[in-house]
Amino acid sequence: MRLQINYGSGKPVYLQVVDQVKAAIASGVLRGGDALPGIRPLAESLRVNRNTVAKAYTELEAQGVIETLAGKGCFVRAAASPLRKDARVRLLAESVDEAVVQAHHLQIDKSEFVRLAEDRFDRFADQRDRAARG
Amino acid sequence: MRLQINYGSGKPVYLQVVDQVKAAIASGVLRGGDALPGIRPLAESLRVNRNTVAKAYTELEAQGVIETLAGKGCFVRAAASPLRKDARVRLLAESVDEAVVQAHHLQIDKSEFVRLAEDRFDRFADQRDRAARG
Amino acid sequence: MRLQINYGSGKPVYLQVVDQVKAAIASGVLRGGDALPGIRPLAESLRVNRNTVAKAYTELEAQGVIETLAGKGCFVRAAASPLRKDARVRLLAESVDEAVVQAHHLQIDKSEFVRLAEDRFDRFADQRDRAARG
Amino acid sequence: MRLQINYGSGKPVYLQVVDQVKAAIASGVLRGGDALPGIRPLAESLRVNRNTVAKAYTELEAQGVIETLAGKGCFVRAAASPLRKDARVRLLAESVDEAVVQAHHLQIDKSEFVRLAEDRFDRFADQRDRAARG
DNA sequence: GTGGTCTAGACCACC
DNA sequence: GTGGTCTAGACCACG
Repeated sequence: MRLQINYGSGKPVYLQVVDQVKAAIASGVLRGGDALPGIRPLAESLRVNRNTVAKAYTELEAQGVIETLAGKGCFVRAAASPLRKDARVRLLAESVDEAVVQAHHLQIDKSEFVRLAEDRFDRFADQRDRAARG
Repeated sequence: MRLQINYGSGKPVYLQVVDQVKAAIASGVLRGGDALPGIRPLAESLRVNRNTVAKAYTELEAQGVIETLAGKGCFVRAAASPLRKDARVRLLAESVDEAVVQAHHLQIDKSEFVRLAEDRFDRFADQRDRAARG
Repeated sequence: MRLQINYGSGKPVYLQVVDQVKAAIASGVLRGGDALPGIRPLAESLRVNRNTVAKAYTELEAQGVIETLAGKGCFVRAAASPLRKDARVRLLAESVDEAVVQAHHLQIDKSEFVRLAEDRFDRFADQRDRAARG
Repeated sequence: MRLQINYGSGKPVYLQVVDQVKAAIASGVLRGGDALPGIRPLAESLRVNRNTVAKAYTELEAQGVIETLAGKGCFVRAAASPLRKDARVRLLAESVDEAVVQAHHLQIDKSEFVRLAEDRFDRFADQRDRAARG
């Protein structure tokens, strides 16, 4: 897993780690049961403080994405959101709405927007497939 | 335009204003050339400090969404991103990717994801149409 | 309100602040609606970092003892535990058990233990009365 | 003696062992001169690391609750605090004060507080009696 | 001015 | 070795 921190983007470093770990899971680089990089080694490679990585992992655990065993390490949970389907769709709709608003401001029409949604979804799915076979 | 501030959401008030103005434009409630509410009246109706609204408008101007005419007020710019199409698509792809990652963590499959993308886009488009005719 | 920090007691500073604020409320030095000392002034007088006091106040708010209004200050809540009576008694029993265990190790018999319980309760109640009249 | 470790309570495991041993003595399960379980068997039955149990015993010895005879094992000391009575009462008063403060925040009045103090003391005394006769 | 967040260093608990 | 906590400095959001 290759994380890339963008200092000076305004986005907190720990949130960048959170999002990239979630993206790594969505793209199959990390799968259920896999161990995440240790806090100290990762902090060293990213050139940030140990606590910054620890905060990211704490947030990921709070979101139910990983589970941590003190003294053992942190592991990707075999995903299973405890929410009901309609609640999950509602959450996703908020995320999609943000993209829709941006599409309008970037003057992208519906056909192109939907095509982009399909393309990007496929891109992640393909990576997962490749990782599963690899 | 009806803005709704959610205290206790963690999200800064001025950013809530920014996002809701952008959403209002995307949904046709505000169109190119329209005047935004004055800073003082809006601050009063939202029960927030004038500085907070001023900061939101400053941010919107920095993003090229509105323009301020000293002594006249703030107006929605006749949208026209100065970026080339491929750059605009690339920006939107980042936003779509976030939704795709969340879809995976919320266990939403491709067909449902694409359907949601269409639905939400239509929802905004319909509102624009209605506003244009209204 | 006079807070006294005991460095080198092993007990975290922020917890000492939490307990002393709660004791101040129990003894009537602080009453419902009263404003707590501001974070920065208190930190200065205790010679600790601002964040240490902030953490104590955060914990007090989590316990429902105070409520904080950003930009305004922190205030003592008009106490009202949301728990049912039996739950409250159970919580208190744990605290009492600790005292009972220590009583045995300090070779204090029942009559003296109960007398101490009455005396210390009266002591706090008297202080509350004096503060209410004062 | 039956110890129960509560992972996820935030309280360090070794301190849970310390407190439960002291409670076992207060409740008569362990009496002066009794041998404590060996470090290795206890660690195995609790499923914790031997170092953790060793640390708990070291702490108990530092508090004067038990004594270690190299090669023989650990034994409960025939309790006899070396402190003068007023010093012992002062120590206990601190513990009682904590309970009093909590009683106020839990809205428990004096009569109930004193009743609880008697009840919990009796509970431990009864257990001691039963253990002595058993 | 208020409280809140992010990053960090030092230290602790546990395996 | 692992993760977790406490304290701290600098900066941000808000009134």
